Amino acid sequence: MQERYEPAAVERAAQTFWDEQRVFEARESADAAGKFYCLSMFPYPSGRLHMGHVRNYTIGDVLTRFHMMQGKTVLQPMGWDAFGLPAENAAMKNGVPPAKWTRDNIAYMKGQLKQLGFAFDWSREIATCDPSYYRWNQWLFLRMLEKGIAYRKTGIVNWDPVDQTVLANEQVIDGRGWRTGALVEKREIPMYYLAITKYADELLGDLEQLPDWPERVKTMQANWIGKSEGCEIAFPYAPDTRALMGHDGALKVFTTRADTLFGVTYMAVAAEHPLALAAGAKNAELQAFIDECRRGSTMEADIATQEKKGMRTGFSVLHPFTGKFVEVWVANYVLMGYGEGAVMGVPGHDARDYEFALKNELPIVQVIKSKTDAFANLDPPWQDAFAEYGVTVNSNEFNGLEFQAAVDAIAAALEKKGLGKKRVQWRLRDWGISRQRYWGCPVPMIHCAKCGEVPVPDKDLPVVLPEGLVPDGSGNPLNKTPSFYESACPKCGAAARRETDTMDTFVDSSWYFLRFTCADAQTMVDERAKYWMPVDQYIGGIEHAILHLLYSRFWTKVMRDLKLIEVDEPFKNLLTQGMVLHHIYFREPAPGRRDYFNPADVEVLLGEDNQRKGAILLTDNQPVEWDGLGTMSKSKNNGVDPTALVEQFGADTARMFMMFTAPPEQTLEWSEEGVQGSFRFIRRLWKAVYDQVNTPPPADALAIEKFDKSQLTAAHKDLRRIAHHTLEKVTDDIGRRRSFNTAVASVMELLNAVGKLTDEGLVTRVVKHEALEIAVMCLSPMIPHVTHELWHQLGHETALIHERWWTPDPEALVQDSLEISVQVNGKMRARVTIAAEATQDAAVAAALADANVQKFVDGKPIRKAIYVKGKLVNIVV
RNA sequence: GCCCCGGUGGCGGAACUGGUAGACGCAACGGACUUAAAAUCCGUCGGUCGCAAGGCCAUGCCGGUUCGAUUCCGGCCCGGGGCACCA
Repeated sequence: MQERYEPAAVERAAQTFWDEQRVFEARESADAAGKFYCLSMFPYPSGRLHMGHVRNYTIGDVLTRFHMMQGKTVLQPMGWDAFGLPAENAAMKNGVPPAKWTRDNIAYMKGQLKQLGFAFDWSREIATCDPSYYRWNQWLFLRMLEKGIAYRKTGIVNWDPVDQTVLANEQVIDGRGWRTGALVEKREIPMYYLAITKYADELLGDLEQLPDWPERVKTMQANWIGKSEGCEIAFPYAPDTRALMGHDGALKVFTTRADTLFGVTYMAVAAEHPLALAAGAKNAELQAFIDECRRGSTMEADIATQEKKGMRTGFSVLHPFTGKFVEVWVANYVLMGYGEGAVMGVPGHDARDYEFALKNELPIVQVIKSKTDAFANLDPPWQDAFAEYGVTVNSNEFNGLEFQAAVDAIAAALEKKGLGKKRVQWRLRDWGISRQRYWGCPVPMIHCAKCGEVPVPDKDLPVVLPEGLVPDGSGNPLNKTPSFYESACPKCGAAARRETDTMDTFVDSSWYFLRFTCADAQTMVDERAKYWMPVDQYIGGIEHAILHLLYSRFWTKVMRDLKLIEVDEPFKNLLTQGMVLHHIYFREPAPGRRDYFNPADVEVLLGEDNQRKGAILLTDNQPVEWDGLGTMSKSKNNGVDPTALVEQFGADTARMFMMFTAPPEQTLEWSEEGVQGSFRFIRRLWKAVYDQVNTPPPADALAIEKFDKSQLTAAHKDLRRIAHHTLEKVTDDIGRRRSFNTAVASVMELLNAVGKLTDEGLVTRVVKHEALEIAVMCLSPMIPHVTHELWHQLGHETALIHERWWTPDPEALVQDSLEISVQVNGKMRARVTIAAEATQDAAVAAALADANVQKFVDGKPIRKAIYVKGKLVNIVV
């Protein structure tokens, strides 16, 4: 064995072995110890791997290798989320077609993944931009159309009036188009939608079937779906409104607070509401306000933070009970997409309505009083709305009722009048999948002047996206490509126009995990999906906690209802990994302009107290500003290239750093010193094995079964106990807790313990050998290359990846006595050693025998003594 | 604005079900080895008082529950993720 650890050679040899033996090609098999489908979110092929990918895929790889060694058949596939906006942006910048840019990136990034030694089954690789994949997007879309799940309606998009193009939210900066700087407008266009709301109830209810999902993700999903039980209430048009609208209608609202109905002092509708539009047509000033509301972005965050503005329409509706006139306003905080696009304004009992009423000098009426009288009287000037539940007042026949009783009574009375009823409102909206973009999956529809919208027949699938086009920023190039859009109506044969919108890329990623189970199937999926599904472990960024996961769950349920698969939920266990952060350094050469410097080129200056004092740029020794920690990004120039890292330290060091530095769910701060520390540790491990096998007697003559346990000294027993305890802990940390950082830490402790046993007796060498084998095995999921080599060096013929994971020797774990802590009145006062089997009385007696404990008991009577077995005694005096 | 999460030494973190706060690592400091440097090895390392034994303070802030709170509850401050066309 060579004394020096050289990662490049070790990693090449291990990777060659895995490749040649096809170790990671998954085989469906009935006789294994079960199956394990381990999936990491597939990457967008942006050009190069970033550290977030390395972290994500290392976590998946650790679990994959661990479960393989448990004797399961394991599937860990990899592919490419290959459609999307960045390819079009790159095309505009470089003049290269998105297809070429994307495929080049895939080739490069695949090389990077291989370099990191991930146990992927590359025989199942898929790219969503391949027609063999996306044809099934189209096929399933047609099935959804048949079932009424896919349908067409208008939706609002960001419109750049200069480039004459639809903008993504990302392309809207401060309400202006990113390229033109023009004020963005909202525009209504026809789009295809998927009726995810039909599954709202099930998507919410089935969260309970997911005990192995993080609670926070389930909470976020539940809030996103947003089930509200409330009332629909109709406010009949007053005569003027009736004349305006031309019929005897009513303004409908949805509210969860029907108990506050008598506190309504105004109504507010969205700018896109029919009543607003009709009123605006007769009033130039109002029309100008509506136009203003329709400028700006469509993003909810922008809408919610903008100044709340409103204007009178001049029209009124009638209160369903009192018949009083209520003025209708147009307000920019009312969303057309939620509920009815209209709300009743109750300033006394809603914070937002309160703010609006103050600003517009609208009356505020109290109709709820606090049960505890804390807010009994809301005489003006009020400090705030009283938004809590209470008892109705000033509500005619409904006075004196608590929340639920008031809602029940009011809803019943409304229903009798035909002016409302109880109903459930979901926050969740149907999923608009149409994108006015080129680099995506074509929507398989044809528009015929005579027959209307006609689905492309199954036999004509896939509708293939022409790959040579280069977008120029002014709309979808498919609209300028007659060979694509010129078509014939499948029904009547007349000339017709093919749909040029493509699908949201979330469609592609909503079922890729199913295709991985049978990547070469001639149908969308085949029976292999039944073998592998559900995914046993899904790993990805917390930023996907809502949309991607919700869409995938929805898509899975649709496919289940089409009898294509059998599972209700796609992902059994979910791990949401944190982001990778690094320091941000910049200079501001001119106001508003910032030049960012890579942390690798910056030196941090420490003060005498070891605190960071400042930083300088190494090239000119001049100070740079520190902007804290942020996610690694191109724009902040704080990324670290995985390939450079692997070349310098090896893949194992990169993986080790990722696993040891932070728990997987938390953010991870990059640290050059931390990387070096990881490298140092691997080198120490290498050296320990080297010393073991290069000191006579030769290591391969030692077999753990042969040694005589009666020869073990206390020190030997201690090391064996530590070794087997480490094995037990690592098994639990990886298998159950997914706490990789503590697993690594415990192996470090084991290695420290091995180093402390310095005598060269035969028994010591045998015990150390076993301890090193355990250390190597425990680390192998994290640092597979070096452990592959060290396992052989420790005398094993079988490759480590083919070894069955060991179970701890119960005999080694036995402990005769243990140290417990002693508290007096909850304060730590001493530590005493007791027999492992000691009773409470014995433990308390041992505690009281301690001098320091006596000092604090000080002769006072003992009121109570608490013994927590094997841990502590608390004496209460 | 709304939803979710987090805050522990100089730093990353540990403490798993309410039971020894600071495992493990990084940085720093002291020492050994070396012509020297690097590497390696040994030691110290939350604050404070004390010669020591040991005491007191300390897990963002304020309050509560408990024999006992980093952990549970209420209120606040700060940081991060998501908000439907970035993926």
